[in-house]
Amino acid sequence: MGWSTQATARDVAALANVSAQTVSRVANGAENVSPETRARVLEAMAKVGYTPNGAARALRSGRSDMIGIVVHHLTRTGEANIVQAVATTAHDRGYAVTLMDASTGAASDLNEALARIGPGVAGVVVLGLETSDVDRLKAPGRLPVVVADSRSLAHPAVGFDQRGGAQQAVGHLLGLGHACVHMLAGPQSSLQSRLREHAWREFLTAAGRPVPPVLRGDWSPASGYAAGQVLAADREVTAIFVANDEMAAGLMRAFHEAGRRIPDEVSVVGFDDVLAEYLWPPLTTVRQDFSAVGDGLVRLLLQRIGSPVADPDPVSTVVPAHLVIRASSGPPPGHR
Amino acid sequence: MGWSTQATARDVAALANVSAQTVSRVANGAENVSPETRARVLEAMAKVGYTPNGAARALRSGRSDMIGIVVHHLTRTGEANIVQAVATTAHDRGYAVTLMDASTGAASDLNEALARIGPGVAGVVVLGLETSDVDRLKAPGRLPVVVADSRSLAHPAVGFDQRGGAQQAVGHLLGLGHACVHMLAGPQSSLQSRLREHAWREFLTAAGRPVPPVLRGDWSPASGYAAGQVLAADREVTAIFVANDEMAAGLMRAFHEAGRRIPDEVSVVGFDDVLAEYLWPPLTTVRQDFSAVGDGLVRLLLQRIGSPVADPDPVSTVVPAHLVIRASSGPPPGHR
DNA sequence: CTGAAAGCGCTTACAG
DNA sequence: CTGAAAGCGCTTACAG
Repeated sequence: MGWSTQATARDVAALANVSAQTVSRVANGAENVSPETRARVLEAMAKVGYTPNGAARALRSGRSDMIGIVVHHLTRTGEANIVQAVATTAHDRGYAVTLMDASTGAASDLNEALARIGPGVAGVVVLGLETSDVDRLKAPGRLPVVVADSRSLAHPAVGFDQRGGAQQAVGHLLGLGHACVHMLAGPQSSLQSRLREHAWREFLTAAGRPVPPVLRGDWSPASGYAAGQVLAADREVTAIFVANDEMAAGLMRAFHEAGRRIPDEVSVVGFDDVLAEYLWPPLTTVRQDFSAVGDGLVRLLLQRIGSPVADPDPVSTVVPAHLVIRASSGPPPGHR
Repeated sequence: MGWSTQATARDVAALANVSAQTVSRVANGAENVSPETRARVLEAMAKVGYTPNGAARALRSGRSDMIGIVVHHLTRTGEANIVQAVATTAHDRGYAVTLMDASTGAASDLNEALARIGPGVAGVVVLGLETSDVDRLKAPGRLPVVVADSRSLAHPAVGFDQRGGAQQAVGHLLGLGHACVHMLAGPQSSLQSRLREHAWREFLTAAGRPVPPVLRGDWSPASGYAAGQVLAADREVTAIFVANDEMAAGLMRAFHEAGRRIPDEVSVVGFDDVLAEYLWPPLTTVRQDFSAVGDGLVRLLLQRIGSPVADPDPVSTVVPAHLVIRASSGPPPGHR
């Protein structure tokens, strides 16, 4: 019964009067076992509480039922959501999940994490690749790797439709009657931020509107607060698209302190929907379906594990984003 | 060089002109190897990029360099923080971390997760045990288990000083001059909530203050909003201690909508410090040091793994909480 | 300080 | 449909 005396395939074999590899066949769901034998083996397994020894299986077969996941900022709600979804989907398909954290999002740290986690796993999901050096990501040998929310030439990816999300945000604000939409972007090193900014610029230009100079933060509420102080002083500003919810929180705080009312005087739209419903006023924002990304990552990875030959044309998937309208956006002052 | 042709101890042995188990000794840091031999082996290891095969090692030695972590709500910031800290501390000590999620926080689901993760890991950290049935938690065999933030007779735990945190919150509000402090607690099934509530009641009683009827939510902002509508209608209320930040966010929203000003008319103090700095006004709250808990859990677990004999007197550790004062609390109206 | 032998529990060919 | 033999890459006694 004790932990130290786990039942082995031989024990089951002896009890069921078969050989060890018939036990193995049953454990692995092989076809070529007679129904009676199978039943007898299953019964014996249940009786002794048999669980195949994963180490032995991995050693002999060279296969692993473990996938690795490299994270950087598990603390960020988005990343935590993806990890949760990855774990759930992986477990449903019989895979265990090993977590490895990289100290920073830089390619060198992610590569170190990959090297540490690589041996023993069947493949790896990489999250938190914020920097633009996606293509400096190098997996040891032919270890299958998929990355979250980044474009990569070397590895398939599952990401959000940044462009569509930004278009919806800007379109919503223009539709409310705002003549112009300002933007608070994230750091230039972030691909996500650049994609959102590009879509914003593109959309305004296509609509024949002026494109005001962009402000930049570092994703933190403090940087949003600083930008908010600048924007609150400018009476021309009536609508702001902020590249994430955290900066939007800081920005709105600056507006509250300056006595400028949201949405009566200024409309604000965020991105992510991780904080938005808690803020005051509740923030209109672009929601990302994190669990769809986690799920897609596992599917993609397992497909790659199935055929470990390098795919000449890596599959990439895009998960749609959609706008959630709350109370922080409305028509401009004096409109209608 | 490829993944499929990982170098083995034999390759290293051949290159360094030693036997395989000398390689093993060097890989495991054994003392009884001459400096010259060690240097030669290390060089050979580096040359071929040797990484010991974990499966083989685990199979032969019966030991595992993997610890499991059972989570329930990775999405909650607190849990994500603890997981991150567990992973970091574990990796620093040479352990890999395997993640298993339980669908709910109920003991039965956690036990199922334990059974799945048990084989192959050296020990398990259990998080998210919110329900009161801690002692229905059953690990297979003699698998070492430690639990986060719960009292348990069966397993050692690392938790927060709920009592001290609640005392600081209530003491802060009384110290500002409030005659009474209302409370919005979490669900009764939560041990954490009960501890916070008990400390609040105890503190008010000791201070000779009236103890108003407690309100209860389910940790969600929606439940905080509902409670906030009730409390905002009561002009007697000048100070509220809320059992977590999310409910405090909802509660403050209800006060904003009712036109009651924070902190001028009503002071609010939360618990957790996961959301507080983003809220408006920035929330005074009790901060929990999640990474200290994660770190403590790993230390405790490794200690247990070292001596797997059941400890008759399980160690329990308490991590102090401290109040972070922000803008949501101040003196009562008409006080100074 | 170093090595030859055995075996952890499985699965993979190979026979029948 | 079933089984006897061999071996995955290590580490654990045991010798020297």
